[in-house]
Amino acid sequence: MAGILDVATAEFASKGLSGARIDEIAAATRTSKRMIYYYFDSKEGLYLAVLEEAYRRMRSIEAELQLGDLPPEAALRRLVEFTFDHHFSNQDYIRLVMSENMQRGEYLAQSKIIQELNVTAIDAIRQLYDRGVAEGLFRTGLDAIDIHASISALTFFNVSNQHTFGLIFKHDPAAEAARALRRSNIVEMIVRFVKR
Amino acid sequence: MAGILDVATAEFASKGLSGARIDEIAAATRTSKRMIYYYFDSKEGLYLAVLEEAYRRMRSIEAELQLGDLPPEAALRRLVEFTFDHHFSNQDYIRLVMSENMQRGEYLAQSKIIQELNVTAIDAIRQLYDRGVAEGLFRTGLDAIDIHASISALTFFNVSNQHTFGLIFKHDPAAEAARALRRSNIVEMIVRFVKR
DNA sequence: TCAGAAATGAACGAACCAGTACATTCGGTA
DNA sequence: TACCGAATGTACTGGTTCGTTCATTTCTGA
Repeated sequence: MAGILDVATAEFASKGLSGARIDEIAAATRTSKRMIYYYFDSKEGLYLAVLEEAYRRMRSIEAELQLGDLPPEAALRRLVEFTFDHHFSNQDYIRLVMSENMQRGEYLAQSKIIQELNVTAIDAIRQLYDRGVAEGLFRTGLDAIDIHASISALTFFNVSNQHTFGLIFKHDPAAEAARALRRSNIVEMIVRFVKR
Repeated sequence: MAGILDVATAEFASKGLSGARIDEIAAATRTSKRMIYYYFDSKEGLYLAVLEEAYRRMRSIEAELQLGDLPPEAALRRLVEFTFDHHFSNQDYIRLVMSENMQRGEYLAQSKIIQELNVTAIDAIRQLYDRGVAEGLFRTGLDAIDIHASISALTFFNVSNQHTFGLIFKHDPAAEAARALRRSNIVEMIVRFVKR
């Protein structure tokens, strides 16, 4: 059953909800289509399970960051770098989120998980930001949600729009260098926005 | 035939390539499915035509900006504001680009139009940036492509990920205010990144 | 050991959907 | 008018795809 979820994750991430084929998922599993319906009832049910699992995984990884141990600016840099790297190495997750936005979020609306995830991420930023303000390093009046939105936007887009943006980063050294540059520019942009 | 393209644009933007239904497009047109195949050969042909038309429209609107008439910082602000507003009021275009990224850009790869569009946008930024550097306002060593990437990312994401980000901006006054704030923060972020 | 529940396999059905066959009409041109 | 290609309508087809049916096996706990 975990096997089904893994295969389905890859399939839905690759082709979206309407593009995915239950028969193909079944064929790639050690079990049969019958089992998919036995456990998940419907294509939508499977899609929702995949989505929730992806979010759950994301949250648990994100929780590993120990930002409280670092001074504010270093913590902010670490958060952005982590997010950039994480999005890059979890493109299935990115594509699932893209797909869900194409569905106008109707499936995620059925579960409470996203809100929780966003709240967690935003709380981490808020604490870090408040510390920075208290130390006189960061300017006042900023909103943690807004900072989170900017970090997400810059790092997410880098993966999500790679094809239409001509940024197809293969794994050759040149592309690797370009990505490293983009990464440090994004960090710089966020830090400059927050510092006074 | 222009009618077919309009209807198809809405349908593909709404449901993506695999989610769209030729029969539904035909039903919403004054003509018939037979005509769609007569003019566009296949579902993919129609999708490609829709995509190219959307990009063409985008480029022609973008060309209207007369950034050369403004001092560098004002020009940069205007460019970002324009992009933000344009993306917000052309959500079909955003969704088509999202859809195309889900297809890994395989259809846009067949036409030269995107590259041209990106080149145009990047040239505008380069000119503006060079002027700013010459005047001692902007710091040196930045890449126009990178600035373009940041502007696109921040403005695109705001629309593309509205559903999973909980930023569903209905047209009530509160959401309107939040959007205005987000807009000015994005402008601020770009400007701070570029200025010395 | 045995009853009932959980899990599974193979094949099928019914709807759906891209694309087509065939027949017909329209519009311009010689 | 006679002709020809462009344009159009209707009905169909062949393949696909979600979901189900029915029969069977495997597990679990008393």
